[in-house]
Amino acid sequence: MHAFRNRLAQYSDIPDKVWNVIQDIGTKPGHFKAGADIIRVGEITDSLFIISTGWATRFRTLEDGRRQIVNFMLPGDIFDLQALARMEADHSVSALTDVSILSISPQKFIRKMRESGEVSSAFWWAAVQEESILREQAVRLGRRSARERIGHLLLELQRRMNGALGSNAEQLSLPLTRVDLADALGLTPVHVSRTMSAMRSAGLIEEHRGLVLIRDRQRLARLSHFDPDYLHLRKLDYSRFSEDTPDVPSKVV
Amino acid sequence: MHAFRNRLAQYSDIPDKVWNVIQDIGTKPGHFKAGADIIRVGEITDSLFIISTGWATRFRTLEDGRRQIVNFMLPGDIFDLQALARMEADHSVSALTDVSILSISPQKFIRKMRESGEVSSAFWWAAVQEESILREQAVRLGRRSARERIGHLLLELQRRMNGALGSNAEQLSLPLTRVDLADALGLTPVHVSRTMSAMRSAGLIEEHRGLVLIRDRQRLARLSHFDPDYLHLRKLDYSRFSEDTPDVPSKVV
DNA sequence: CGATTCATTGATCGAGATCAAAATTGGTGG
DNA sequence: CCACCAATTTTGATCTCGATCAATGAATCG
Repeated sequence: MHAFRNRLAQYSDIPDKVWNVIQDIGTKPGHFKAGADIIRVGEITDSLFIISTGWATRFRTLEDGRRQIVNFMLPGDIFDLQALARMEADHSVSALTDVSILSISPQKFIRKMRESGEVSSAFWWAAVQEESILREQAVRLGRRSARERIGHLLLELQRRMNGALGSNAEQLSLPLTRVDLADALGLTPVHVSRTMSAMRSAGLIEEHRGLVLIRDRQRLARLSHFDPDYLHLRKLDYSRFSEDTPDVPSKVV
Repeated sequence: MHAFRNRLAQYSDIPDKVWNVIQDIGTKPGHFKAGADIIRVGEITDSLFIISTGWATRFRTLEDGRRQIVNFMLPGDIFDLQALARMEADHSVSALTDVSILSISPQKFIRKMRESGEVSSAFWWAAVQEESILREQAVRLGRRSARERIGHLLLELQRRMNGALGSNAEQLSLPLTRVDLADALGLTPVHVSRTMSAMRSAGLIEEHRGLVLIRDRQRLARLSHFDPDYLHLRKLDYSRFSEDTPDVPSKVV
């Protein structure tokens, strides 16, 4: 339930201390049903949110109905630092699953940031990571093939979920339809389906209900050119947990 | 020469005051030749930059040479607020033209931010705008056709350049090759060339050397679904300056 | 179980990629 | 001012990845 604490542990040596300060700010719990809007275009949001459970998505809808998912928000993710600027949202955020959140008042948040350098650098790290993920999304959309996009996104989400859960699993609970994936990856649902079938046949992944199992991380990472540096995680040594040694030992794949 | 001041004027009523504070922080001028690296992957940058003249670009290069330009940095743009986190760059920034910059020490910057609410909200606005532009880039790459991408980017750049120069011109000095455009738009240079030829024949734009003239803003905006809300500019009434009335009068196209 | 949503499969199409060559443009130095 | 060279843009011919259209097959859920 302390997804944010877990995430911080990927970066800071003192996640508990920071986490205590956060709680001390005074957070208000909230809940959104799957499908509900969390932030609507054109509205001004006047609080920050930390997701404690569930998935949300940030997207833009074009006039003719096309939709582009800009990123996924997982447990432990914080948004919108934008809210501090009291500007109208130019995009929407909505709940993909049932989502529970903690909301924080911007005023209190800013005060705490000023008081503690450790806290503010933790948040700054989170903001930088988020922007980095967004840049990688642009690269994925602009310069990768369908198969690369899917593999790359799966590996990213798995990494991020492990970070949020404090786990180290090869499997990922993925509450996304082919339409969601397509809208995130700039593809059609039909093509996502076909490509993922091929990936299953190739022994790269397995799927059971909403569970995705990464069967061959090495190969999947290679073929999708996944390099997790952009997540700015401290080097968790994944190789310790896997049978085969990576071909580039110095780098964690 | 005060591109940053001009940009602020799009947002704040007191650009001069903010600008004075910036200068007061102590900025150090610098210069990069066209093609030079400003930030290299893997390095930690320890200062902030404001571009005063010239264009720079932020991009990622994949192992096999594919390149994706993530965004363009124009006069008045500030980067990298990331530098405050002292994290390794996961992408590169390099000068497209000769670029002159002002660099600011992060420590001094943070101190000033704390001292003045007006200054910090001005910078916050700039950061939010930048992120917004990045999101729009993702939408462009994921869900728009080649013609829409090109039209949309041209209109964005024109708007941003006008903001930086404090001007209101229908023409844009565009120091980009077809390869640059292709790398920004997720296309091939060949296709960019063909599509732009078609746009010229259609009377949408004109090109002379590095100058692009927007011939038919209305039509170009409509066909590329350009809606400048994401730039979070205060509503500059462009319709005052154009002959024909927009079909949606309330919105500035 | 029916009914609705979601995933898969098949057939065909088309926007943009690729490969290759020709035409412009822009320096640079004589 | 002109001739030459390198970089850039354009044009042409062809191919391919992913889109589109349409139908069938699971799941999931009252």
